[in-house]
Amino acid sequence: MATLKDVSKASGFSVTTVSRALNGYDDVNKETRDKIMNVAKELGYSPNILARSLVKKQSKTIGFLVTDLKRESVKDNFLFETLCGVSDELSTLDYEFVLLSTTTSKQKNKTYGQMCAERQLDGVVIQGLKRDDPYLLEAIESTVPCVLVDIPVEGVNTGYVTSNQLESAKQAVRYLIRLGHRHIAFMNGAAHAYVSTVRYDAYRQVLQENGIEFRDDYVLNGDFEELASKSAALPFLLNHPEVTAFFCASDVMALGVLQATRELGLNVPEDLSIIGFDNILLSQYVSPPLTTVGQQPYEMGRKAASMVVHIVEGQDVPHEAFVNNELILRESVAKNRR
Amino acid sequence: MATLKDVSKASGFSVTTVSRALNGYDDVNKETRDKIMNVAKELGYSPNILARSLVKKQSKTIGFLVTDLKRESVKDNFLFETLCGVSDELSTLDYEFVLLSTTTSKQKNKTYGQMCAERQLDGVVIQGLKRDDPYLLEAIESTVPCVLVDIPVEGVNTGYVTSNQLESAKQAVRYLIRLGHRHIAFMNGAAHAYVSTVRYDAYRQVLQENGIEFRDDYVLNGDFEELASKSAALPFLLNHPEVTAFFCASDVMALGVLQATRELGLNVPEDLSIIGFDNILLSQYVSPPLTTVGQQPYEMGRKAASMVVHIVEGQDVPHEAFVNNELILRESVAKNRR
DNA sequence: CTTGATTTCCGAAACGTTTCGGGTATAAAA
DNA sequence: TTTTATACCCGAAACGTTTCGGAAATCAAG
Repeated sequence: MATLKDVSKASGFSVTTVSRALNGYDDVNKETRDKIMNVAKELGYSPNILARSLVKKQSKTIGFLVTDLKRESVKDNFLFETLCGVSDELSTLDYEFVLLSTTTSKQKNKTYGQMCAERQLDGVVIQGLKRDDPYLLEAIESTVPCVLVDIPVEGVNTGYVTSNQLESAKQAVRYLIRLGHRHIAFMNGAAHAYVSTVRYDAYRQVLQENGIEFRDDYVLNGDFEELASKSAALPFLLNHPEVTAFFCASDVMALGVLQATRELGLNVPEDLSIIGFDNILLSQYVSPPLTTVGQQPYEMGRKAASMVVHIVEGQDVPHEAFVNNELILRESVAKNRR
Repeated sequence: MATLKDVSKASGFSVTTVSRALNGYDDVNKETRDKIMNVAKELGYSPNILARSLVKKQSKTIGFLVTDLKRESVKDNFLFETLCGVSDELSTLDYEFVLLSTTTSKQKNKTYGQMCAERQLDGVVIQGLKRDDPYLLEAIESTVPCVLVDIPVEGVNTGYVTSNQLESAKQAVRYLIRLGHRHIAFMNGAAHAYVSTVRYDAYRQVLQENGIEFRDDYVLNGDFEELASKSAALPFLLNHPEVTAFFCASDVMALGVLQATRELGLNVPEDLSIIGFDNILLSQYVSPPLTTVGQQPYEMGRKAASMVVHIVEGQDVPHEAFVNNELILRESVAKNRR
């Protein structure tokens, strides 16, 4: 591959001048610039990004950090969508994009700081770390800018993009109540996930504001998994024929509840209304199509990417961004007839 | 961040020795190696990959090249799954992974070769390029190793991984015939896609081997899109009440056909049997669940990644790999009752 | 005591850039 | 004419590694 030196020799100008010409500095004659440009094109020169990054001490690449990107992640189009958003935005901003997938075992070998330092990452966007993940703490302390999606922690070098989680969750529960449901169960996800706690809060608050007694035994744990959710819902539905609606902290868990109803011979939405969260691809194809509150991961990815490069480039931008969720009405919810 | 020089100063040994110690060369005393190791750990040293790559002229990173990774790709879990496979395998092989998403407009600015040279990519795995994509030709000519998924082109530096496309497609059509279907339509994808041509071939061959006349007007074009497929199927089904089965070159197109049947008030599989291709996530959740031939993109990704690093490292490995497709029987196909 | 081998270390060059601090003309101003 | 400004160019150092070639010290053998 042609290097600067090659272009220098072939054009008769010094390496310095060639570099400056190619980079658009204005202290080089129009004529010689053209000459150099031509030679460069002829030789098929393209700059070695590694060398450049080395001296400039910035790589123009952003890392996208996810945990446990493996076979199972495949169901998770949320992850994929934000990835697409990040990639898209970054490519328009002319930044590179490397995918960093960590596992707990890997974290022992390499700290977050090392990971960034090794590749000279300019910034990173982080998605799906647990709240107590050591990498998360490191990331927040670190001097390399990062923005978190769905984890609201702000700092000098840290921003986040999230959605109106609480409001949209409340909206969902209110919707159920407006349709006459009084006995509403809640399928919670992993307790240490941020989104879990706010959806839980939304559930409790709306119950309270409507004068409905909160019952501890109405909240189950589905661990964000279809199977776990189903297993939890099965005995619950048997023991609690009075509940007419289920608010689930994620669509996959809603799917689990749906399966449970099938096994019990219950009809959705006649016997049980179900609301999910996420608007995953499946939710509109399942039968009945799932009423759910939809996130916009692609948008979040884009905003996160955009924010992180703005921070990197020292621009004074807000370190938080929101994208709106919205309740998507489909067919898994009906009026309470009892 | 601590550099080699820092460790050198702190430990009292030369940069050379420190480098050799840390890299496990055997011409350094056990004692001094330990000392150096300790100092390095204390200082939190980690090597600058950029600098290393620069001098070693290899970056230990593999590119994953896809076209048009954007909002719409989101439905495409095939892409995502191979991505997961690639990422997974690469991380166990201790290689980096950068995502390269190209668009036709971008290709004008930068050739494939430049793209590789800039980042000093050691190799690339390519997915989803059209057969006539200029990048594809460049890639094959290029000296940087690449392996293609689902595009069988072999070369010195080029390998591919594909599945038993033809056989599995044939199997699907044979299955329909065995169930008594004689009027079988074929929903084709984009004509220039490799997979399209082989599925088309499979269709024709099996028809012939069973003495069924091939009819030109029985093959439609759905362009691998749900909507296009639906629009094509709608008038076709009206005009051809005699066809009892549809073989679709992809699941998304099968979904399109399915929608068309709904609109026409036809029942699947009683009035029309449908077979798809890909086993996308949706196919098992749709109603009725789709009979389809399943690919294993995750496996393909892994094998592709593995092959490319083997080629990069000069090992003498086969430049082709297969992963098996299999016909997945679900509920969108029934015996022909007419 | 010499010679030769072995062990352990290091200086310096190289990778391909960018950039700092000039330098040399030529033109404009005094 | 001399000074000052301007336009254009370049040498050399730096970024953080690896590696080539050799040097010094130690040890075994002759």
